[in-house]
Amino acid sequence: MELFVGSARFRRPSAPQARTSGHSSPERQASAEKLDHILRHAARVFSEKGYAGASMRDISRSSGVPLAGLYYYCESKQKLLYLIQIFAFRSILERLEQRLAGVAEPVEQLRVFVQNHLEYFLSHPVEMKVLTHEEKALTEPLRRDVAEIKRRYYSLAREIFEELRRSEGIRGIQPRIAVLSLFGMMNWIYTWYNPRVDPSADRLAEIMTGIFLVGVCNGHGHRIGWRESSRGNAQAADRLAG
Amino acid sequence: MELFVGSARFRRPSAPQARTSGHSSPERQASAEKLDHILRHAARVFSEKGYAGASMRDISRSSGVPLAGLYYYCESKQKLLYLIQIFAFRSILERLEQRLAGVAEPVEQLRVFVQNHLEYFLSHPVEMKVLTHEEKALTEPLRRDVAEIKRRYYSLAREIFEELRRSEGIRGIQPRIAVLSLFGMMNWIYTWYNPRVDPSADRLAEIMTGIFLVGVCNGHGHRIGWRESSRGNAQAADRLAG
DNA sequence: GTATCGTTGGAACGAACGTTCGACTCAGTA
DNA sequence: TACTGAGTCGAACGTTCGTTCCAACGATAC
Repeated sequence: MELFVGSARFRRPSAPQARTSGHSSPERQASAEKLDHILRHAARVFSEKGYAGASMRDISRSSGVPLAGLYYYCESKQKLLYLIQIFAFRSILERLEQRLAGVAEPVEQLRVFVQNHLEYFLSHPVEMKVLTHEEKALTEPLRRDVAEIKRRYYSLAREIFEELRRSEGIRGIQPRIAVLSLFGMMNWIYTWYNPRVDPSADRLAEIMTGIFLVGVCNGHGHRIGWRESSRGNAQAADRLAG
Repeated sequence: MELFVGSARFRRPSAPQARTSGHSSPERQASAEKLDHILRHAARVFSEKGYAGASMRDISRSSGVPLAGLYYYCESKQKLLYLIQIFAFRSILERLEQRLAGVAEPVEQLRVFVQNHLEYFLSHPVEMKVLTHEEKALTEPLRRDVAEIKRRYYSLAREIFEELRRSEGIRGIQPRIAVLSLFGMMNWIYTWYNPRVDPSADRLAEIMTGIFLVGVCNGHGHRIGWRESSRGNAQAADRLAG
């Protein structure tokens, strides 16, 4: 988790980063790393007990940071949840925009979207569970911020699908339903995924992209079919099961 | 909600149903209806605030039953959640078994399964949200019971799919992943469904069955295709687009 | 040495939690 | 008439909650 980039912006005014003169960089970094440490443990506790069921004392125990220390680095329990959600979402969006940069074809864009989502989902299961499971736990001032990012993320997926719809001549299925069904497949994973039994993120992304593309497009349009691999690497070809 | 059939079995030993002699039927029924009343409101409160975030006082306020009264009809907060989940699951399974009785064809069985699931889901949104969102909230003695029913429900879906797989000659997709993806599509609905904007349960069931069947089968097997209309009636035959 | 700083430990705050208690009503029985 | 027991409910139980406060700490700066 590389949360601490920019995290100082979110701390209370009285927190250490307010000190702008004198020694700065090493302390600032140590301080930011400690907030990261707290957020990591908080995310784990929230994911295990739920936001309401988790206490600040639980987070204190889990992280080793004393109760008063938690409030020194983050002003409230709400803000902890807020930071976890905001940083996770930003991280996903940032990676996604990078990966999407050179991709023009809608079908490929969708693959990249699913790939990115699942890769983040499975490599940060704790944060993602908090993100998807604790949607309503924030109260209004903070909630709006997270909802705004989420809306942007959904819009991006929907735009990709609309483009795909045009280019493939798909008809008869509402984009809203199609995209939300796709999100359902992906976001439900946290309830069942078992790394010892289930396919890797890459493979899972291929499978779900396949189900979605064929399911949504083949009913009323071209045959898109299955293809394997995505990332442009060398072994791409031999993963083709046919 | 028709919960109170058999609900007496779940009450504490000292509860009113222990009285077996003298006057019986009207009081018993009134008592059971009151438990139903409480469960209905409890389900709503749990679905709005989450199990951990909801207090017995919230449920008392919502239902109009005084705090101590709640404990007269149900021994604990845990048991409230337990009863809500158990009754909802039983209800779904019961209807499903009825509807599945006369259906032999795997494709049609899958349609019935999805239809049944979504119909219950959308007509009992509160209970279903509690069922899907509060999976981990129960502690061990009660949790096992609910998990057992859930396992049976999942197994049923999986058996239908395995049968479908054989009859349609589908290969290359793991049944576990396929079925859990389908559950993802369906169970995610509670996060976005808006009855003023979105299709009815019937229509939604058709759409999702379509995405799933085409997506999972057409990649590696026969073409099944889309179809319109639903409920098990005379037009059943022409629904098979084949 | 001393003043200053970020940080800690621990006690404490009022509020809210799940649950229990006991006094009460009131219809049915003997 | 006296008694019984299901049903009701306000008040309180002990605990835990999020949060605050503050005296003390070790390190750095003058």
